[in-house]
Amino acid sequence: MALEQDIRQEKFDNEFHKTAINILYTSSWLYNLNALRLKPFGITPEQFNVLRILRGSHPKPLMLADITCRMIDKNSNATRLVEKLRQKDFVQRTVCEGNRRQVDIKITPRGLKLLESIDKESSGWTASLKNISKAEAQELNRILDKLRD
Amino acid sequence: MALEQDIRQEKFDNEFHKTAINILYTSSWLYNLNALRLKPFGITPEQFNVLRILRGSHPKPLMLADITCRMIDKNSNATRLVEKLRQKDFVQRTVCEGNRRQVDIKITPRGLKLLESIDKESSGWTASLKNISKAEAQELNRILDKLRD
DNA sequence: ATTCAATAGTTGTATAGACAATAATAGTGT
DNA sequence: ACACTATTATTGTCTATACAACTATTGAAT
Repeated sequence: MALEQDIRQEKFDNEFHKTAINILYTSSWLYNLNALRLKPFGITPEQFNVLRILRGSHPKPLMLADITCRMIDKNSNATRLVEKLRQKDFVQRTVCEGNRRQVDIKITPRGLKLLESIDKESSGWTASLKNISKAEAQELNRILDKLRD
Repeated sequence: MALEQDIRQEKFDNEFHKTAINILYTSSWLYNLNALRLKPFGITPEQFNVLRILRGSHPKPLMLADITCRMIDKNSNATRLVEKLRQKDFVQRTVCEGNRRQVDIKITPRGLKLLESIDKESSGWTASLKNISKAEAQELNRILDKLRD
């Protein structure tokens, strides 16, 4: 019912069509929640994602291609996202000595501190999803993975 | 398994965190498939969505606010999407006589013909989702709706 | 050594999302 | 009639996605 009301559409071509719309709509809903909670910290969901990726490999740096392949949206432009983060001093860029084509990117102490305070002061998405049970979350994950197979 | 490999991330904070990422990632995957199939027709998924909304109410026109509230992404800018469609002669804009603040938007015969040929010549998203059963699609829809409650 | 292909990243341009400011029109109350 | 408010749409600016063209560097083959 929710979806039909949210986009004022009573009928779909079939159950699969509805599923497609439902995923896109729910994704947009989730994204907006996330953007809202991150806004006080002066960071976008995409930038946050890059920072988390860099924290994941810290203290080892990553090159741009590494970041890209870990990103949720592969078509995004890591160069420009990283540049935004560098301007705010959340990451550091160094041309790699061993291979001067590649750029080593590391999260800075300031970047780590930012993530820490976001973890502490914000309940995160998890809170937004607690409306479903853990079993339902697992089922959702299973079906979504199967979908893309 | 799929998700962990696709974004090279072995661990998530918890099942709900994984669910959030999974929805965003699957949405991006779906969006790209849809963009790809629409590209030969010279139209984007967002423009396609607006056209379908207009066909839904045809021959009755809609005003911009009507389109916005039916759109998957409410933050999008209907004015500019409609203008793109008008330039291609897929929709028609007329200032409403009864209330000169609002603009009546109608799909043109050319717009209807475009949708028809897309329906005919393209298998649509439905095909991309047929990897799951109808029961699974229903379950997915149920959980997603509950999620956003 | 020179050429050629592969790798890594940057840049340009079009489209769209986020959000605030503004303009135009209509309706309401006095 | 006048001021005030609400409605409807447009515009500006920043961020991000989509995709192709381009630069620089490295590695491989002859």
